[in-house]
Amino acid sequence: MSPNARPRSRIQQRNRELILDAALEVFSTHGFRGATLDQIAEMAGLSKPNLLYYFPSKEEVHKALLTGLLDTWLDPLRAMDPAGDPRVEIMGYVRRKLDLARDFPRESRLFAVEVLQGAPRMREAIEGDLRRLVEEKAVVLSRWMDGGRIARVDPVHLIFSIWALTQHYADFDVQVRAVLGPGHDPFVEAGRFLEILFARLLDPVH
Amino acid sequence: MSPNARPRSRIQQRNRELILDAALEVFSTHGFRGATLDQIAEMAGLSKPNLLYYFPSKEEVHKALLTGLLDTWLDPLRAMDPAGDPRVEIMGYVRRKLDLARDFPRESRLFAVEVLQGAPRMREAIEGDLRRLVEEKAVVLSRWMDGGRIARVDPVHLIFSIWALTQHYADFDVQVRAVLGPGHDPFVEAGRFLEILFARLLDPVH
DNA sequence: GTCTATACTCTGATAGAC
DNA sequence: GTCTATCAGAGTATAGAC
Repeated sequence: MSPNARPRSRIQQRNRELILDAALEVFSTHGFRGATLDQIAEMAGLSKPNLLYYFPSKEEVHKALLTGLLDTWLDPLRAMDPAGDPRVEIMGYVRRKLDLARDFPRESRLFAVEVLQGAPRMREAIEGDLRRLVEEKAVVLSRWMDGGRIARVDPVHLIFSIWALTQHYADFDVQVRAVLGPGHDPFVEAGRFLEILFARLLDPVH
Repeated sequence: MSPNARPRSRIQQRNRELILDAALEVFSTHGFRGATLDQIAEMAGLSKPNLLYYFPSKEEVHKALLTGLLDTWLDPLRAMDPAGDPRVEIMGYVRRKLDLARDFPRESRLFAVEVLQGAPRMREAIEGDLRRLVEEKAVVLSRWMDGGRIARVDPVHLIFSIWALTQHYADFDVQVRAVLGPGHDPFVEAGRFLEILFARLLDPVH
């Protein structure tokens, strides 16, 4: 039975997970071309031919990682409820995105590396699903602004700012920690800071 | 005469520049390991051995690019004047950083890729110069806050937020443009948005 | 200073024994 | 399913002619 067909044995399931976990580590730090199967195989505790028994090529391992990544990444935005309280919904989105950056930094970096390199393997998804979702949510934000429930500001750039500020703590983790020094929890401090930032930015008084 | 010793002939100077320009392009999109000398040489219009006549190794080409990069990157922060008007100084810093992201996106990405990969070739500089400068400017910001001239907020995370928001437009350029669609100038819009964001965040009324 | 030729290593992928 | 052995190609770097 091919390892790509379901159902898989327990050992196959386990090995696939080991490989994808190792691949996530390597691809997210070295990019596609900089990653090597040797490194992935060693980290997964398998031989290189064995790795290639589970995935037919390097490309396929990478593709398996990217599949679903964008969905995971967009779920927090999707969850923003048009019927909810604007500031609660937006702060909830910021919170969920920051938690994602804290709990899945490798996924965050994988995404960042991919986009940084011009998104050769994600362009479609970015120009399709991502763009549509942002447009949809921008309409929601605009309506909230029209109703005077939050301050007026460019809704798309508001979303960009949430992405930028939360990703920064995952992607530039090394720099953040180097500057803060020991005895700091970057994500706790970021949570407090971003709460203040977006509260002031969106205060309807403006 | 070694090509690394000054003075260099006009042709040497020109070739070094061609190489560094090509290398910037390649290293900034593929990272150190993903970049190849073949690609750099071809883009520079030189043969590979000729490239290696000017730089003894791939490592040295990369090092030549990183040298000075951090300085360029920190200059806008350095220029923030403790004796100036707080909001003018901070907005000036945001402006300069955004201009840098717009005019030197490859340098921005090179820096981002390096940090993303754990800063293996910049750790020292980040833990040294970068950290010291941030600490120094954080004191300046704190003093402004103590004097009630800008609203109180964590000064170090304020600096992080400026980095995150300005870099985002360079590093995630592909994504930003894909979402905005044609007919938008990301950097013009970002300038307007960030002006509002930081004005509200730092409004002393808070 | 620049090229051709080449040494040597690494990398992705396959063959075939077990 | 996993391993050893191995291949072809790409990669960094050097030697030496001109």
